[in-house]
Amino acid sequence: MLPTEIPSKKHSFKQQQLQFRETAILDTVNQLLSQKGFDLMTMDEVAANVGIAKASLYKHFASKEALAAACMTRLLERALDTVHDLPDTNSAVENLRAVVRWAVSTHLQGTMPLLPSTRSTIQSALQNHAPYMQALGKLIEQFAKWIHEAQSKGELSVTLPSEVVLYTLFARSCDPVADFLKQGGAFTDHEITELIVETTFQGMVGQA
Amino acid sequence: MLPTEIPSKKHSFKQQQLQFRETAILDTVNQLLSQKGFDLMTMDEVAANVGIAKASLYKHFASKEALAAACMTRLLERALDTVHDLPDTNSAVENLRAVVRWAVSTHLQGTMPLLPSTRSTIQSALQNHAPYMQALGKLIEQFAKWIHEAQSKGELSVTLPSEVVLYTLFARSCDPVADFLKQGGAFTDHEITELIVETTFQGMVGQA
DNA sequence: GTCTATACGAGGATAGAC
DNA sequence: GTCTATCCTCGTATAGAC
Repeated sequence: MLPTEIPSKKHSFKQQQLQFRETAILDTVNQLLSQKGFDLMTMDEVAANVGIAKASLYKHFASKEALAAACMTRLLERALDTVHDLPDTNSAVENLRAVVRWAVSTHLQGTMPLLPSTRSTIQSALQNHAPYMQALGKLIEQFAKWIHEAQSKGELSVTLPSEVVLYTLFARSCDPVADFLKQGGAFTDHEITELIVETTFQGMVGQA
Repeated sequence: MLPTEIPSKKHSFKQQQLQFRETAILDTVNQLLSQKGFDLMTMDEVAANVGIAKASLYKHFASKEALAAACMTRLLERALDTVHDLPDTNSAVENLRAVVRWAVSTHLQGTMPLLPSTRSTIQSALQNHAPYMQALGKLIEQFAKWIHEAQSKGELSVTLPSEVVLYTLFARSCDPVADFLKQGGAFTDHEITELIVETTFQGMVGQA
C-alpha cells in the first residue's frame, strides 16, 4: 500500500525546509560554541537566537550533547574540505601552515567552536559520536602524512615526535593568544593570524 | 579597655588554625581549578574535598568568585617567588624559558589553575580583585623587561611585537598540548615540559 | 565558626495542545 | 513539528541552632 496523501514534490520541499532549519540551528550553535564554549552555552539561548521554541530544538536534536556533536562534525567536514582544496603545488609544510592559518582565522571570525579540551563535558559525547570520530580520523591521517613528508624533507624538526606536531596544530586553532591580541585592538585579524602561524612554526627566537 | 578573656597566646593559636584551614581550602581549590576549571568546579565539591560543610566555606570566602580570586592571587605570588629565585647568571631568554618550564611542569602536576581564558565567568571578578591585578602587574613588568632585553641582544626575534611574546608565555602555561601528550602516556612529565618549551621558543621547524 | 536544613534561581528536558 | 507550560535536578548562597 503506497501512501496517497503526500505527493513526492511536497515531501521534498518539506525535507528542504527541515534541512534549512537545521542549518540555521547549527550556525547559531557554532557561533555560541565559539563565544562561550559548551558548558556556558544554554539551550534557551540557542532557541532564542534561532528564533524558535526550546522544545522544537529537541525535535531536531536529542540533547545538548548531540547538538554540539553535530556542530563539531560539520566543522571537521569543513576542515576536510579546506584540506582537499589546497593547491597541489604546495609543499607538505606549506599545507600544514595553511591549515593553521585557516583555523586561526576561523577562530578570529568567531566561528571556531572550542576544540574539546580535556576539561569540558562534551569530550566523552564526541568520542561516542561515530561521524565525528570518523571525520577526525581522516583529518589526522592526512596530517600525519604531511608531517612525515615534511620531516623527511627537513622542513620540520626531525627530533620532534609527530604527536607533538599533531597536537600543536589542533591546539593553535583555539590558541587564547589570538583572543588576547584581538582584545588589545592593535592588530588586524590578518596580522594576528600571521603572527601565530609564524611563532608556531618558527618559534619566538626566530631564525638565527 | 583591653580584652581580658583571650590571652594573646591562645589568640595567636586560633589565628594559626584559621590560616591553616584557609590554606587547606586554597589547596583543594587549586587542584579542582586545574582539573575542571572555574565553571565546572562546584562549592559542594570543594567542601567535600576539604572535609568541611559548605556553609563553613562561606565563612572564609564570600563567594565562589572570591575563592577563585584568592587562589589565583596565590598562584601569581608563587610565580613571583619563582621569578625572584632565578639565578643572576641567567640571560634574559633563559629566564623566560625557566618561567615557561615552571608553568608547564606545574600544569602537568595538576596544580595549575586554568588561566582566565576569554571564555570563563571569572574573568571580570579577577579584574576587580586588586591583589590579583597588582601581582599580575608586577609579573608583566618583569616579563616585559626580559623580553626587551632578549630582543635587544638578538636572543628573541625582533620582528615579534612584545605583546605576542607576553601572551604566548601565559598561553603556554595552560597549553592543552601538555594534557594530550600526558594522556597519550608515551612521555614523562619532564619530557613533555622540554618539548613544549622547545617548540615555544624554537618552533616546530627547528634550527636551519 | 562549625554544622544541618533550606531557599532560590538556572538550565536541561518533557507533556500535551494545536 | 511548533508552541506554552511545567518538571526536576543541581548549584550558589543563607538561616539558624550549637
